[in-house]
Amino acid sequence: MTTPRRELAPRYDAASVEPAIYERWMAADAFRPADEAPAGAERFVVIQPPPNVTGALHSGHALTSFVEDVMVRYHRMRGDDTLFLPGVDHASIGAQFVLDKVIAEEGESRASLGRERYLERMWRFMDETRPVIRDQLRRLGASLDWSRERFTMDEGSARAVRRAFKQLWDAGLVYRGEALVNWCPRCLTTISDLENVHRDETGTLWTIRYHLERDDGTPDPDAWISVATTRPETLLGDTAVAVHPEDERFHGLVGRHAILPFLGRRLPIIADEHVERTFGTGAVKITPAHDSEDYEVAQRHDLPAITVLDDEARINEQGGEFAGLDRYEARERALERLRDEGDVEAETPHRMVVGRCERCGTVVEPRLSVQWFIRVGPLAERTLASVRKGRTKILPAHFEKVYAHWMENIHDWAVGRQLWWGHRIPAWFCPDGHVTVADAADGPDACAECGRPAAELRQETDIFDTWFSAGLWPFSTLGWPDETPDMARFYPTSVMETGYDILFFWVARMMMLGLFCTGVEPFHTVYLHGMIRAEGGVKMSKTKGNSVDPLGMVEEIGADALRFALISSSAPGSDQRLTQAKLDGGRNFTNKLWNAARFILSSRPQSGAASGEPTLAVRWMRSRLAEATERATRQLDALDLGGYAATVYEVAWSDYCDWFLEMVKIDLRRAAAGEDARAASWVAAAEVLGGILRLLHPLMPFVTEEIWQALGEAAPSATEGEPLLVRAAWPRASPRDEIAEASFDDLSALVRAVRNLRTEAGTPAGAWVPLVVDPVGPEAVQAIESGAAYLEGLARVRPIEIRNRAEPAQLVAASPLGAAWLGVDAAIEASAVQRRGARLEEVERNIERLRELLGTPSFVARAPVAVVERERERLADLEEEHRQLAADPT
RNA sequence: GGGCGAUUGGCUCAGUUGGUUAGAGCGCACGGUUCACAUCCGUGAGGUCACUGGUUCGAAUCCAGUAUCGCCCACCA
Repeated sequence: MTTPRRELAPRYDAASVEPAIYERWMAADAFRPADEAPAGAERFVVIQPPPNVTGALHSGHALTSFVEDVMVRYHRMRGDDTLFLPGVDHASIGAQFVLDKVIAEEGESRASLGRERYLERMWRFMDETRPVIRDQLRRLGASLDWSRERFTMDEGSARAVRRAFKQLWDAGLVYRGEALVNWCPRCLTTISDLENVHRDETGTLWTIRYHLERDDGTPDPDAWISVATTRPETLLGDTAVAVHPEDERFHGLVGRHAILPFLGRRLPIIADEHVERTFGTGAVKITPAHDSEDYEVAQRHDLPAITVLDDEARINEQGGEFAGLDRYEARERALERLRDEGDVEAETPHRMVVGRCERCGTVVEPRLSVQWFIRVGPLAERTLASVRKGRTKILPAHFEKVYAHWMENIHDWAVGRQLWWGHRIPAWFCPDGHVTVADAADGPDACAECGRPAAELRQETDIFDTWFSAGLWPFSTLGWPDETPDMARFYPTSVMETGYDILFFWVARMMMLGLFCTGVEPFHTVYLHGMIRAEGGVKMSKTKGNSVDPLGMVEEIGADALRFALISSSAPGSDQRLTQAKLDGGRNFTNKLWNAARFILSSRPQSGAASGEPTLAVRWMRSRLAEATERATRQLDALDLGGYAATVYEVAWSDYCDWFLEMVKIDLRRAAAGEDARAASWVAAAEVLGGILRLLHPLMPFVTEEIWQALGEAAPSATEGEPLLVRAAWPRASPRDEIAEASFDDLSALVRAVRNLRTEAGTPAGAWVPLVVDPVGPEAVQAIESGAAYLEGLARVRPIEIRNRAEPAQLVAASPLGAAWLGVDAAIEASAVQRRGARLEEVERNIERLRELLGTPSFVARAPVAVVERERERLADLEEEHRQLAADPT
């Protein structure tokens, strides 16, 4: 044996070590699946949810990539045919929002650049931001196959988009029609219902008089119908006034007309069920072009819809004297005029729901326009069946209900966006109004209906909603629509991991489009992680300044520490608070591991053939490792990552460091054992460390890899000659050693009892004190004798005397091996005696309770035998403890 | 207006298909220069599991209701 060449630095330096390790993994091509799937291997495929190309990663992204990476690394170690595919999303509206701000600083704007130059600028911007994200993901440790990196705006995605749309068109699931859509007057585009976020706000409810029409067609100054509205400016687009059919207050009015202020339009007074009699005045102004509810009323009553607002929400030429005014200016102006006329009856503060653009916060304007729609009904039904039949599982399961409810009430999807950055809709109009949808890269040859040549066709200028290309992500990334080898080998994928906040935005669309395009569910499991909140439970946001920058944390405490902090307190679907204490916990654990490894590497015996019977410490530790392996495996298979983190934390810190290493130190110093035995203990300790590193690797890849390499040089058997941990095999659980565990449990209980006594007696921590144990039986004598060295070292007692208690001992503690007391003449502290008395009382209470329970016929008769048996044993143990504590020593 | 989730020691959270003595980390108290680690070690205090009722031999766990908080969905102008 030789001394290890590599020594671990006194302190783990994440910032300098981690990038180098990632490089090593990349150099070894460790994240790329083998050219061919290993025979008989299971498949595990995760397509990374593509972060927005323009954004920096936040803690949500960090959590996503950690959760995925833990799963992926585990399956890779299992030998599964594993793929973890990276990519970014072009985020059309989001990217334009960001770029607009960037170019504004350069004195430019969308208008000043024009579509073509704007898009060029966008591509350049992408080139700047993409490497940032790539680098950040590497710093987080995400083991992505970079050779397969994709982008939702690359040519592969473009082809998939065209093909998918063409297929939907051919299947009759695409239509173009006029409808009221959500319009953002600032972003100048349609947005989806989901991007229109509703909030309670306090506005004003105005009651306004519409004068009734007299026989001569003029407004009657003395007769009116009062309507309540929160948006007076929209009255310019009114085409009716509605009341409830059974509202007798208005009986004489239905069928008559009111005269619209300012414009003098005749408004029929109609009866419609949707009017709430108790709200406002019971009469509603109907503005079909600017209110979705009114639009439906208009449909029922065949009323015209008059658009009075332009793209930027200014009053258009339909607005008479108000034309050109912003909607809010127009509101004020109209109200002023109405007040002058005495036609504003009331204005009261009013709680109402306001829809705002998720991106920019502008109040969304319902707007009548011609749009592309996807008929999602049939698609939604199929995905409902998938989830109901369990072909796709959603974690946590209660989101399946949420998903189903949404799917059952889904509206057709307006997929067109009036933006520039994105996939242009592959539809062409011919001068005769025919529409041709084509999936060829260079468009159709001719009009599909009349055969006019391509040169006469004009392509739609609208682009697709970002979520359309994102909806194709699980298979467009694998080569669809071509039948590529990757498509055959990796599709359908395994787990789709993302935040529950985009269940509808994204997951639902992947499900619908995946089933439609490929005929199968794109993944078998949807794992929804929760949101990360700041210390007080509030949402993290940059503006509040309470967000944790994951890359900053990585720089400070290392990716592993951050991974541990986030994963250990994550459960699917539930939010977590990221606190400094958790981050410290992660850092401390990394440090602990590092130091345990340093100890192993520095404590190697210089000689010895490593042979002989394993010591109790070794046997026990191996058994603990076996148990942890079995449990961690089960937890990872069940996607219980928090549980897995707890398991490995406990075995590494509590079992390995706190108990095992302390015992191994004793083994390594025990001269009597001989050199070979000492060497054997050390090798065993190194091997167990190797096992722990394997278990920990998916969670903390960097620090474990770094230790692994040093460990491999010092103890090849610990790494089985595998130079890279990332490639090592996931451990198989060996059988437990029940005997060793039981012996250890007895011994450690005695150690604890003695430590307890020492503290109570106020024995100086470093002092060696005599111990006397009154054994419970011959086996106990045996156990104490064989464990004497451990007992001495762990409890710092010497000498140890085993004999029956002959004299009164106040400072006595019970243990499975027998009553123990310290041979100290030191004054017995009153508190210690009190403590023992309290324990004694507790024991007596429990004995009484158990006797009663076991004396209850219904319990003995109806409870399972095992439960009854366990209670009997528990009672016996308590009785023994009672005997030890209370025994009269005469 | 519907729906969902949460409520466990000071804080953050675990708690497997109900099994009797509810765990962990942090914090706290006390003691520690034991040759891996003070980013550490040892010992300890601290909880009638939000409330009420029910089912059961047995409930933090299952059922019903109540309260508080949070989230999602929804067309009362």
